[in-house]
Amino acid sequence: MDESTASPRMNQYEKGKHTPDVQTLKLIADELDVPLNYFFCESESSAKLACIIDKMTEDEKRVLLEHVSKTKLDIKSE
Amino acid sequence: MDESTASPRMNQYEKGKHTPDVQTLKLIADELDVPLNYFFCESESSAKLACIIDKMTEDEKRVLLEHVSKTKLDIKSE
DNA sequence: TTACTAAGATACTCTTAGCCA
DNA sequence: TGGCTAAGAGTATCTTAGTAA
Repeated sequence: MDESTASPRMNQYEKGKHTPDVQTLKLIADELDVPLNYFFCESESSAKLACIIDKMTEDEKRVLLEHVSKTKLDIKSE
Repeated sequence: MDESTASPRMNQYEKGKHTPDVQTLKLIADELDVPLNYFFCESESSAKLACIIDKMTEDEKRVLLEHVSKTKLDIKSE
């Protein structure tokens, strides 16, 4: 992002005057070291999970996916 | 979304001519029964996890968060 | 009918300039 | 200085009208 315009733009986003497009959000996400989907999580816990998942390897994510799928089934069968 | 304009708009999104804003994406997400952040996940496994997490209760998410936090620590300590 | 596209109308953001604390 | 805002310039999407399959 061009530094000469970053300040007004960030202010406009924060104050709700304008909304950044996805490309801009990606720059901000990278800067904050969070995944892009972090901004679209609807709960604090989902957002935290998104951050952790983002840092996982594909293998770790696959294992977790199996784990939560089983958990879901267990809950349903109870 | 207004039905009279939905068809051209969806086509323009699919063909990459235009990109929908977040408000529109939310409507599409609700229609597809996926969370909004689904569209911004950078891997298939993250996207699947996002869907499952979205359907969890706050308690379930909290438990999962503790679980993955521990897992992370275990991996680091190994 | 359904899928798709062009192009003008419309509405948005970005940049500049500048104010306020 | 740093935070913030107004307003025009610039650029995007939305709607209409219409073509193709």
